[in-house]
Amino acid sequence: MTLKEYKEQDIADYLKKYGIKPSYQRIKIFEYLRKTKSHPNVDVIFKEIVKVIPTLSKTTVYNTLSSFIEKGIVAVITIEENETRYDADTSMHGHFKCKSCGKIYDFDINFSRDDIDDLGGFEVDEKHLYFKGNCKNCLKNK
Amino acid sequence: MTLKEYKEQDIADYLKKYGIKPSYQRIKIFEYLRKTKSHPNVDVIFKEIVKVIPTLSKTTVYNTLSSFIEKGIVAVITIEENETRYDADTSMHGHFKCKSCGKIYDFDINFSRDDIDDLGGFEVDEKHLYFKGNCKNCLKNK
DNA sequence: ATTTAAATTTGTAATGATTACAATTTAATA
DNA sequence: TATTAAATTGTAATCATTACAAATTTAAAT
Repeated sequence: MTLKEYKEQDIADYLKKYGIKPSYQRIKIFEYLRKTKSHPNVDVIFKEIVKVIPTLSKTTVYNTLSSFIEKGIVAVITIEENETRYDADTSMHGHFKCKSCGKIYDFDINFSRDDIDDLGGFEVDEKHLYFKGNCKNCLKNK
Repeated sequence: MTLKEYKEQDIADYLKKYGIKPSYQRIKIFEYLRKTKSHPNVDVIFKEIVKVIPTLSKTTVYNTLSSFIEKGIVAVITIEENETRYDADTSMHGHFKCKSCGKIYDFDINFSRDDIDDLGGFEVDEKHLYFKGNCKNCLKNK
């Protein structure tokens, strides 16, 4: 058994654990989301996976992402209008989008403060935080 | 001079201050954004203002909002994909979107903590925070 | 006041991401 | 192997946004 197959088996098990039948397409899409850190959009995901699965349809990418989101193993990033991106890291973290190069960075946050948590009788399921500005690299190149 | 005209004059002055020529359309759109607290989308804004300006075009609403955003007197709210909303309150505050009724609430936040502010050489221009869940009203009605 | 130029508004068409849906293919079960 | 269900695919429809040119309004100049 090769190392590659071994990793795919891990992903298959992970998908099963969350009630998703691990088809080849689903494994490949999730694998890509896990290893990439660029928070890709549907088009980027499609263009990448279609190299491996030439018959892949963009509808499958949409369907697959929908089920991932529904099961809670992928998070949607909506920073810019008309630019939906996806993130396989569902742990609590913030996003920084560089207005110059467009890159999205992750950063750690801590939402433990009571004055943010206490919304007086509201039930909070998701917390999203994102900043916009200019990244280190772009500032350097000016 | 009526009270209504007086308020419109205030808005006209405000727009001028930010380098926007205060046309009737622009005044009405900004006035509506200022008084409403529901963070409306383009369609809602259009449907409301067209009652007063029957010749209004949706393109004008888009153009006007773009210039408001460019000048920094209106903020874009992108919580849901394909649901861009607008807010004339550009002061720092968070948004809570109820998954049940869809309503967006404002809440106060304080971003003074160093561990959130310090992104190590990154220049932060905008900070956005939003939560999702179920609001007080919807929880009560269950 | 009239003319000219610039800015704004308007309407229609184009774009592009997402969704709907039916047909095809694949996988699971008997 | 035959049957059924699930997943994938491709095409068409939808819907928000943008592009763009024509019409209108406003401002400036004469």
